[in-house]
Amino acid sequence: MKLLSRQEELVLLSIWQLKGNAYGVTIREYISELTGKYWSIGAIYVPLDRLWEKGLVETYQGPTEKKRGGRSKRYYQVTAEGVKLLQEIKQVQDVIWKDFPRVAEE
Amino acid sequence: MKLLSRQEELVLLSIWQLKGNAYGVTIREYISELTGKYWSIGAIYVPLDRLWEKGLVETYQGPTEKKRGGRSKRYYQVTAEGVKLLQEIKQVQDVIWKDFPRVAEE
DNA sequence: TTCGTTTACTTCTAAATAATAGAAGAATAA
DNA sequence: TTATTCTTCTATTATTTAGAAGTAAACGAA
Repeated sequence: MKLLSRQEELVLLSIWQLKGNAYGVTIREYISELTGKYWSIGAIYVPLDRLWEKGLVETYQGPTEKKRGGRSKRYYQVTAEGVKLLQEIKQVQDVIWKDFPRVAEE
Repeated sequence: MKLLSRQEELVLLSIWQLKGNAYGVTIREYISELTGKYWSIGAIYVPLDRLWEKGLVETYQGPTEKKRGGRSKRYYQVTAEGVKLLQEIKQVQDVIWKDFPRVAEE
């Protein structure tokens, strides 16, 4: 089995979670919010390219929008192969994290 | 928050799972079995060193054993700081993997 | 009883791969 | 022109990966 790198996994799952609204900026926002830390632009786009090269995501150019800065966006979605790999990874995650204690509630 | 790299996370969690029996060889075996793939020696020991440098694991030299190849082993265990970080990471994992579908049963 | 061999384990390091930062570029409207 | 939103590009640093070399024990043949 081929595992993904830390960033590839985070980006790929974010695309899945964002459904039809996954493009560079929203992916970056989503991951920032989730982790509460700063992520550079490159920290998103570089692994994104690699996911595409590996056939785990597909991409299409969105329409331009009639508003300021309304440049067309490059949307991403997870391919069937991507979903399959995520399922395999989830199985590993479930085992490795099994029994790990939750944070104590206040 | 500081996330761990892919290998650091896998090794740190393996040490936690192996309880008192975590040393280079058993960690490697555990991860191999879990993932079903080959891992080089360095793929374990290098991130292990880094976890120690970061204070996420502590280590002690085990006793020699009265059997062939019974050289003393370098055991590892997760520090309180390590457990705390894993708990934070688990919270991120729980959100990012939320709702992701299980593999269909045969 | 010693010395070469076997076994179990760790240390080290070079090369390949991935993460990170952010400047520059492109496409839109104001 | 300038402002806004978004992407492309690329250099630097960090991490992963492979496996040769090294260490420490017991075994076994002579």
